[in-house]
Amino acid sequence: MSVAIENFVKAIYNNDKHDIKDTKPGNIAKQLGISNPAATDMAKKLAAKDLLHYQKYQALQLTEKGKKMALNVVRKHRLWEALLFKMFDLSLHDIHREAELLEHQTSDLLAEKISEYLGHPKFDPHGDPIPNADGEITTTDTSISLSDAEEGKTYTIARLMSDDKEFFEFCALNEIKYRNTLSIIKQFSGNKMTQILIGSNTIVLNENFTKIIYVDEN
Amino acid sequence: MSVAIENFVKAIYNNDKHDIKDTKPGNIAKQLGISNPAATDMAKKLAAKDLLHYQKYQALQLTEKGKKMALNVVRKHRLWEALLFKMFDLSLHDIHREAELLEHQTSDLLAEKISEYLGHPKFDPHGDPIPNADGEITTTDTSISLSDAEEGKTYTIARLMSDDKEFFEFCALNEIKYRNTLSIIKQFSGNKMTQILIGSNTIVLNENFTKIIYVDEN
DNA sequence: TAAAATATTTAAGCAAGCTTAAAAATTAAT
DNA sequence: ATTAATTTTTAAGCTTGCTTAAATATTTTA
Repeated sequence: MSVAIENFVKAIYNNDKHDIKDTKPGNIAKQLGISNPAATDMAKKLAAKDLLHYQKYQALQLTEKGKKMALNVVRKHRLWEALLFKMFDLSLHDIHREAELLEHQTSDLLAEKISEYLGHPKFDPHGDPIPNADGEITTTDTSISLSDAEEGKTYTIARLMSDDKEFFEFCALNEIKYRNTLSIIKQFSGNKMTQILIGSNTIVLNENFTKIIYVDEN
Repeated sequence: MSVAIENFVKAIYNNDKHDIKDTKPGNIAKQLGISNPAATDMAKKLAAKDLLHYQKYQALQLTEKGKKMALNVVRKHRLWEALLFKMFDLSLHDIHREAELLEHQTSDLLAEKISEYLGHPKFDPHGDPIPNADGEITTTDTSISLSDAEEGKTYTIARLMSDDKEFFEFCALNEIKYRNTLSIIKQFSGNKMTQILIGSNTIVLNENFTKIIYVDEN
């Protein structure tokens, strides 16, 4: 299957995972940086290949086959992230960008070798779960978004759900890193802002960031 | 630049290196598994991009720019081979196949990181030289083909110039491996066949194989 | 609930990278 | 040195994955 197809099913899959319920062509198009008609066209093609269900004006839904393909690509992406992170001194954003390309050119055999080499890791450096070779995610995610965390409690960073360069630069400068610990000092005005203590620093984060940082209570 | 373009310039470059002087479109087409007209078309396009010189019915010649592009791709290919060979238990043929895909999706930055990690190796697992980041090959190749080796002398395997699966399977079964040592027992009838001693085994090779195994005198 | 705004779909078209069939040039062979 | 065989090129056409413009449906909002 082509890179375009793999990216299309992956985009639908990721949409689901981000609690974004809108998987209509237009939204997928926006994520992929293509036009709406291109997305509609592709949706029809993929429906014919039994990768998704398409009905005019309705949200797109992956079939089992489509979901499996998405998970296979996601697996390769996250394995590459884990490998590159371990081996090289590269920013999380750089690693993401490289993985975005390599994921489509990786045989199942090589993916398995990478997984083996890393000791079959369950999470990538963003805290995202790595599907196994059968496309199953065997871990359960109990993490909550920072915006829902409670004042006074201490948490461990579980996931950094982003691929934005500036976000990761900010993280790198502020010890915001998968598996680091932080405490909630204060939640401001309907949780639109959150004051945290991380390392020896106090930071006030706004919703843009608290919505994509996921944590587990200690 | 596209994968098709990178593969095209690489094919011309490799042709030269194999002492195959015929770089007319038809021969490149054969290597790439595309039709003659497709190769002619591409040659014209690349001439317009100043990657090669094209004159009707003449051999194709890379420009400096084209050569640089080819060497950049070759560098990435060979770095991937070196990395995969070091890290994973995969056959030389498998490694070649993976590198063939990954080479086109690798940033210069990542290539440099791989090179650094490996200690800036000068050769890949086939004994092929790895160009540096500027596209220069700083090693000199003194190796000769096994078919030109002399009876009674001892040699070290310097290059295995092939990407054929069966050849590498044969190599794996017979200790024919980059940097291993062998002696020439006998050259038969105009060097069409060569009898060697490698490890504790005596093997008679025919021209198909002796032409692609390169050795340095000990 | 009807008009306005927005999103989706249809339609037409383009570039890249291929194909096959036929014409033209080169190369090989007698 | 001609003829025959082979290659290269031209020409026409196909698929994939995109585009923009216009038509149609849906959603929002007043």
